[in-house]
Amino acid sequence: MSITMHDVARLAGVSIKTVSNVINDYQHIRPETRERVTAAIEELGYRPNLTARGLRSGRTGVISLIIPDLRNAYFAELADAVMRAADAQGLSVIIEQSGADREREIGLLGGERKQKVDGILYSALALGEDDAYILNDVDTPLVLLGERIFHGPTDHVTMHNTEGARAATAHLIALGRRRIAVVGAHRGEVIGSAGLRLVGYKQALDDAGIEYDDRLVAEVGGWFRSGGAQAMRLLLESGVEFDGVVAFNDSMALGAMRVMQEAGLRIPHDVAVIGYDDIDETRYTLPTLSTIDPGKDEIAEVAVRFLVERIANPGTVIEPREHLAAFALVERESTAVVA
Amino acid sequence: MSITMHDVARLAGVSIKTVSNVINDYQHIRPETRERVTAAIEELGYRPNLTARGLRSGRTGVISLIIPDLRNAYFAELADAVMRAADAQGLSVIIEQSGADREREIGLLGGERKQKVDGILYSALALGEDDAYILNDVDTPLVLLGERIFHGPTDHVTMHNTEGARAATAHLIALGRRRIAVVGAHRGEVIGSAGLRLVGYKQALDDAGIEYDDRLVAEVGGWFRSGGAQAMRLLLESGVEFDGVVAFNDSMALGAMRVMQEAGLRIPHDVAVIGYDDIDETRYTLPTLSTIDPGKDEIAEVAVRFLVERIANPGTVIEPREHLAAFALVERESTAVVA
DNA sequence: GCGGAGTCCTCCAACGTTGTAATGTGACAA
DNA sequence: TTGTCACATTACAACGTTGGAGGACTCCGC
Repeated sequence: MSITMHDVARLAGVSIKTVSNVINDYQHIRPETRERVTAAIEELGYRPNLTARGLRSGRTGVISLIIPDLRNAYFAELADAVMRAADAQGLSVIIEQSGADREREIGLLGGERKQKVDGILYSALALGEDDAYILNDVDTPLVLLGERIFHGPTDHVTMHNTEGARAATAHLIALGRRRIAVVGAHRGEVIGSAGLRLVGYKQALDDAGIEYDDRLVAEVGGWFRSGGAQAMRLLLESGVEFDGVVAFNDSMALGAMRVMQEAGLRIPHDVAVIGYDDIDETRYTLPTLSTIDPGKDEIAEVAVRFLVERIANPGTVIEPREHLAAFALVERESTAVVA
Repeated sequence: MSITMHDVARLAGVSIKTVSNVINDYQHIRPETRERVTAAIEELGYRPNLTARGLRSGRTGVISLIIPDLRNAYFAELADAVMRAADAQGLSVIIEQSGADREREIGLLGGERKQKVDGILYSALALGEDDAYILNDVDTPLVLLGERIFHGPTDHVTMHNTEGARAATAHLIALGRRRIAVVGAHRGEVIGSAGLRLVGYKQALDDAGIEYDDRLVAEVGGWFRSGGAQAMRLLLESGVEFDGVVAFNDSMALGAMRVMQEAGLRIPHDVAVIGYDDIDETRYTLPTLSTIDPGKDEIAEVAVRFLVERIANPGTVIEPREHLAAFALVERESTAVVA
């Protein structure tokens, strides 16, 4: 079948363990022996069997990334960033989609699948604070992403939701806009991206002495383009006036922009628009979309690093850590200054 | 540590092999024994160790999907479809990004990574026909996707590129358009999406008795939004007249649309536009984009099926198969009939 | 009550690797 | 000469599972 250590050992005239030692850079090996072994490895084209190594060591070299949906640009880009970060650590990534379904999100933590994996990056969308206890039952190292659960029992890497939304809103205010609509609220939600970002929006209004007007705040179920479009339709029908829009993600911003354009509104002339996430697409729409870059690369890099640390030190108890990535305001055409 | 078959065996008062037999649905087990074992499994919360099983059986239950870039919507959606299809077969998917870099595309076939995986779905973008021999050296079951290599030594699942482009072009002609520009050509390319789709374009012109005009055909390097935008800028600058655009993928179509709109052209009134791929986004742009649905789900489903068959029958020689997914014309606003 | 044909279950040996402990080999000091 | 020590290598047993061979038991017909 395939070449094993035994074959290499036989060819090099040493024991199988010596081959293992050479491969694992054991200190005490005569240079000559080492050379003979590496030559044999070369000649036979030997590759260590990762499954066997995994069985022996209990590691697989694979981590899983659980996300709601890869078709969502934000998560596709996050996955991309995670894969690059994992690659740098010599890890492979299995992606699992939960479809933002609570049952499935919980199920993915328990299933057999978990066995294939040294650790989990867990980006839940349907889970709530009350579900935090579930994370206790997971024996696999786990790093939580997103903003559904705070101060849970695991490491947590997320973004400056409130501050980002505040900066976005402040940016519109600085342009002179006073009637700023929100697309993507979840009324009553305290945490979660929607809750946190709404707080930031209110803070920015407060800072500028602008009164909060509930009629300007549009709820959206799923944060897709269609939701943004639908919310904007309702806003327009309601007759409430506005000259700025803060959308809680870019997809909704784009959906809303489409509806406004259909209705004959000019962006940014009549309405300035800003999104959140800095997905690639925002660079190419008409107009290009101003947005908040939440620091995806940093999130991925730190999350993988946390996970690797936990994987490398199985026994050790590490206090749950929290990391908030730096964000940045990205100014594009949709919030350009108009004459 | 964790619970093994030994624990279950001890609790159920049977041998470890009997536990294995129960789990693997071996025929001859007394119902009573089976019950005792399953009860023990239940009680202990036993899960088979997949690594050990993998070592014994030589299977890992993981396949890898090699694609250029997850940030590209087409590949993200393809990955999504593949993961669903794999899930249905109880397989996990490791995604590897090649960045459309030839070296890396080749390297990914050789690396240690391959060991973690029962089979490979291989969507190359930089490889050429001359590289087909590389596929011979791969001992892992492999199914090729895309259109860089035809009649290679492996199964191949792809789409009706030529027919799709022909239908797209014919659709514009049916609308009365006669000066139809192309965005995304690669001059001199015979196969590859660009080459095949250009053939379809020409066929449709031929069918309608329209003469091919080289000035209408815009080359694009990478098939991104920016490329489509750039190509359209050049087309407009060149002064050549056109009333229709066939873009060889949706991203380029959107980039081109953006430039046309900036230039004051109305879509579909002045120029009708059709893309290729049916990425989700096309449903939400302004105007919504007509396109060719290449049958991503079918591609994913068939590719996984082919791969699973090869994995299940290691010794057997199966003649390389070719599968072309059915495509569909999706009519949206960008090719609506105008008064 | 014995042979034979099931049926049910167990024992042993793998799969390919690595950790542990032990063994072998010189060199050098006592 | 012997003991000690550092280095270099090896034997063996795991990791948790499954395939194969075979053993024990039951049931049947004669």
